[in-house]
Amino acid sequence: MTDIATEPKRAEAGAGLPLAEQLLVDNVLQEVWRICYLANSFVFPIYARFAKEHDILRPEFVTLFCLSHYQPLIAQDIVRMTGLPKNTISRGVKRLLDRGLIARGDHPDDRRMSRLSLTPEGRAMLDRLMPTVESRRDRLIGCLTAAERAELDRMLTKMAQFITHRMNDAGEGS
Amino acid sequence: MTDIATEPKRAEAGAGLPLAEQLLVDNVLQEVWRICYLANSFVFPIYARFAKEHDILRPEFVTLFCLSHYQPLIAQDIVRMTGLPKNTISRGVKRLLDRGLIARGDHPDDRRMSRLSLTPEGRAMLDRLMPTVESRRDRLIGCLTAAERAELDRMLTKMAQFITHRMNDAGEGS
DNA sequence: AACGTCAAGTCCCATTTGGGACTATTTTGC
DNA sequence: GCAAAATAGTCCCAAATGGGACTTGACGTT
Repeated sequence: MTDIATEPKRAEAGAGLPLAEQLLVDNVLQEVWRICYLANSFVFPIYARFAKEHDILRPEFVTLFCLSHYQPLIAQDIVRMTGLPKNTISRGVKRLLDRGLIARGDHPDDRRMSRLSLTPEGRAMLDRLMPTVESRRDRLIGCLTAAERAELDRMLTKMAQFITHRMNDAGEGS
Repeated sequence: MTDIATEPKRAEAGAGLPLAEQLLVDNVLQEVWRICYLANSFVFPIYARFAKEHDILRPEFVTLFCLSHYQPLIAQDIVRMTGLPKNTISRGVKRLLDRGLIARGDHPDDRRMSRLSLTPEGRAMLDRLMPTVESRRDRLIGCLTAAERAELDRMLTKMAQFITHRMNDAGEGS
């Protein structure tokens, strides 16, 4: 009893209502499609802007972002916090080091790790970046009531924790 | 009155509770961070698997997916439905055509466009792909109650529509 | 103490990606 | 009716991305 539409609806291009919106509202994947669409629509313009205006790419932004919350961190912490591949983070860390936006120090217990932290310049960079993200978030969230927002957040947290702890594979076997 | 933590919390790597989870639950960007994290955690393993097992990349999958809902579509429809760049979709369409998974026909009114539709082979491919996504969705959504799920979906739809219609830029000016 | 196992991080490489320019066609405005 | 603007789609190219192998170091077992 899945909800697969066995026959795609006829759709003359440009005939009726905007098709894009119809698919968004009514498609087989339902909420997960909307979550992905929403996430991409939210972050894509931001990263495009950061790249152009500050030469900061996604791995670099998330690294700065993580470090602004906890310090010091090792690269692997950032990998786990973001879900990005470790070589991607490694590259981002290197670029940030080269630009002096973060600093690296030895870890006392384990010489494989190095402890990363923000420099004042890195902090300043992040202070320049965050308003873009926060104002965009505020505009988006503004379409919800406070109660809705709290409820949404509760569910997202639940799902995010669930997916990290109990869904570390792609699906079931073929 | 933003909620910026002016001082990152001290965090000895590996000292206490899992840092990754702490950041997920408590960070400045709140729900938008969780939405992005959730979306990426959901789709990333799926696309990795599709690439490896079926040589189907994201643009190809979403194209097949859109066509399974409405048919025929022009490439631009898929661009609008997915938010992916048009050259990315163009490439995906070409690869699907080459593999015989979709077919292309002339548009009667406008010779710039071509109407795309699924071939039986494309339909068969999608039938092979969808169970992976749907079972993963079902597992994820399973952590919510039916009422929560309905409420979540309502809010996501609202936000997704909002972002498409009223947020077509990256933020406010610098 | 030597062994195998595992984790952190870096490097190389092939591939994917998206910006921007370009062509062809249609629509708009005067 | 014609020039200008806009739209669909493709192509080129530089850049970002992620898989996988590799190095170094820590650790448990015998």
